[in-house]
Amino acid sequence: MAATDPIEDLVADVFARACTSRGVLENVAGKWGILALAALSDGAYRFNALRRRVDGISEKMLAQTLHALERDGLVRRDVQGTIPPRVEYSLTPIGEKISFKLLELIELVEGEMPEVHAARARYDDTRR
Amino acid sequence: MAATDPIEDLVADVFARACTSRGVLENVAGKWGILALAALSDGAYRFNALRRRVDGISEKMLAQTLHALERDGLVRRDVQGTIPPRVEYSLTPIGEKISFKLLELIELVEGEMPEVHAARARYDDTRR
DNA sequence: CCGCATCCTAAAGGATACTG
DNA sequence: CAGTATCCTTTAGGATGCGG
Repeated sequence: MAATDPIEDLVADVFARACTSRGVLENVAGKWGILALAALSDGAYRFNALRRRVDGISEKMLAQTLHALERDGLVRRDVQGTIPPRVEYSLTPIGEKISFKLLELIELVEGEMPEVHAARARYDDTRR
Repeated sequence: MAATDPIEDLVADVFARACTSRGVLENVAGKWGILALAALSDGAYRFNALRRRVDGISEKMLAQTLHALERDGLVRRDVQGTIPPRVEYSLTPIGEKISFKLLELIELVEGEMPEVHAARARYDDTRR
């Protein structure tokens, strides 16, 4: 391992089992984290509005996802002590940076979907 | 939903439950997919070499991950019919594009790790 | 060396019901 | 409205053993 490439140096430790950034990546890029952060990129959401936006997520998973992201400092939780309660979720500056990168990833993947579908058809074809 | 923002248009459907790109995103950005693609960014790997590189992954999960990525057209599988068998995995052009974006994400997250750790300490502190 | 197949355990995730 | 708690089902994932 020469490690003269600057990008290599930064990325190297993520391959180590015990690397703590793996856990953050799972929160951020996992099934629900990526969608929650992407949704919050267009502004603050209340709990149930966010739940409607991220179609298919259960109440439990949304709460769990938001807690993890709040703990990591990517999402801010603002509670107005009114009745009925009003809780707003929004991105922190770090959350915004990561969310923006995730949007780029989503955009990239969506742009390649025709090729992906073609590849899948080819793959499924050759072994049927 | 006005949908006049160009980035919004591209991203919108990922929030729909039935969107097929969600599945691709899970393969790509999931716990193991992100590491496999990132590892392959520095060239072709044989199965067991890749397994050593992605520390902690089991044989089963690596095989499963590589199959999914191969089916999606992101990873190419080259078999040399020698004995013992020699199988090399490498990125397709689309795989390279996505891998590069993932490396940027990893780099970004790793750069924010000090802040993330601080946020976690604060969070855990206030509720103990 | 590559990599299925099987079995089994642990964790993710959904549905429902209930509280401030 | 914004959750928490519980139960239950499904899936992820590790270990092991065999075959090409």
